[in-house]
Amino acid sequence: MSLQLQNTLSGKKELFEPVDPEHVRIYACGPTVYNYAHIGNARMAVVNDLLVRVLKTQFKKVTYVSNITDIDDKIIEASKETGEEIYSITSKYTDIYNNDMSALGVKLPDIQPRATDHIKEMIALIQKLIDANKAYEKNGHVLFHVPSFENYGILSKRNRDEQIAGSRVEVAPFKKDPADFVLWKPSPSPLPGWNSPWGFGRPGWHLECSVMSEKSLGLPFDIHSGGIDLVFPHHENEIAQTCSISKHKEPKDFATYWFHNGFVNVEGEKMSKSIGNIRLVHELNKKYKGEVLRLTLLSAHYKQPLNWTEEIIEQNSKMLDRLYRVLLELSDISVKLELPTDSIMESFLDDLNTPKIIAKLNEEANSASSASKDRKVKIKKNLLSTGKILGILEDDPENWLGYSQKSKENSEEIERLINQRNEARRSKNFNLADTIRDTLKDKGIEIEDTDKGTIWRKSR
RNA sequence: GGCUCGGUGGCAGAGUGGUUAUGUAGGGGCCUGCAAAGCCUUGCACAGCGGUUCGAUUCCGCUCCGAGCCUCCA
Repeated sequence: MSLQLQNTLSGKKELFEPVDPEHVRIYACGPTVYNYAHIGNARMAVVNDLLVRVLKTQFKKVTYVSNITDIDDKIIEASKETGEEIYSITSKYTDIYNNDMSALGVKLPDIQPRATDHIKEMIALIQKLIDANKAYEKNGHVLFHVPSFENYGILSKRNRDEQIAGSRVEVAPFKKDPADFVLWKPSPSPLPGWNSPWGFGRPGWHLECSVMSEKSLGLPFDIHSGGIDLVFPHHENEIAQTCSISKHKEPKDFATYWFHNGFVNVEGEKMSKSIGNIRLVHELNKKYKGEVLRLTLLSAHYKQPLNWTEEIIEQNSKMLDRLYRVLLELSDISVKLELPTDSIMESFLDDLNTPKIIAKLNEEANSASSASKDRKVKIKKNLLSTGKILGILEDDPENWLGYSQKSKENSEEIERLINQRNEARRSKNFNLADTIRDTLKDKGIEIEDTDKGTIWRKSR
């Protein structure tokens, strides 16, 4: 049983064999920090977090690097709009990003490099590209000359002759070839910039990931990942930069596996500013528990598009509640966590088939109530160990379901009403009893008559 | 125009050359004074048309529909 991953490079599911079996290395292209992260950013973060967790079940040492891009035209624009200093914007949104992802159970990467800490290395790479005749300077810009790299298009499977040049973006007049992309561009005052052999300026997009991945992991490393939209042009251009000056001519000499997650749509439409349907994690976190959002993000296979709707959040929320109820039922059973059963591990290792894992989790849960003691131990172990990799079921079931709110709520008042209701029930005054139930319900308190007496929980 | 990926029950979503995916919602029932939770039970789902096959939702072809990308994007 070993890990298989869909490799964008080959378009096929491949057996995962690390370059160094003692040390798995993975780089995920992280966010540009100029705004709150949206649910699409979160999907990438959660999927890669899951991938790292799964890798850790198979390999002793895993190093996960995910960068912060903190110099970019979008940041400059945000600064112009708000009047806020660039550095203040980037440090603020870096923190917000990390906090918001943390709420989704995403662990910090082992290394989180920042672009602005690597300007020197970027300049050095540009110089090497110029020296190798792969890039040229024009009007204060340095451009990568795409026709000079024969493998261009190999990842995105694009034949340049068949594409419509500049179909969506105007071609700058100083480009030798319409596909040439910027490595360095001038930064007229007061824009942020650095001194370079080509004048005061700033790096183009793509460069930071070439530099930081090599610096933090060495080449070749195992997995280079990101959202599906990064395949072209971002990853293609990274490959061009990295693979045209070293002995690493092929993308697999840069990273062996190229791993991409699908898009998130919102209520059937593409998320976009113009439609105004961007779902920010920061806002979602206020409304839903992190595990609910995380499970919803994992409810479809990572490669598939995910249609983000209120309805699926609700469905996943109910599913989690039920799983927690099963755990509550099993709360007097103590277990020692191990890896999930082979059947579940197989699904993890089969290109992270999370929907199938979730189905198996539910099947386990289904058999809980009528199971023998031994079986219950196994069920609980399996639920918790699977949850641990998925990043769910890590809360205390009582707390999750709202039973242990005594210190936070006005419990004396609640207890008084419950006693009053029980009095009414004893005297068969069911009208009064039901009125009290409704009163409590209005306060968000659900009461349940059990054989151990009446208990209550906060229902929202 | 080019490239890529899809179309599965009300919704979400795996999977398979012949057997119940799973969840959620709905129907019926048990339990309950009423609830909640739980339990039992239930639904002619595989876009269309051809082909291969003893047999196709699964393989092949075509058609229709949808999504993404073609230098802003996760």
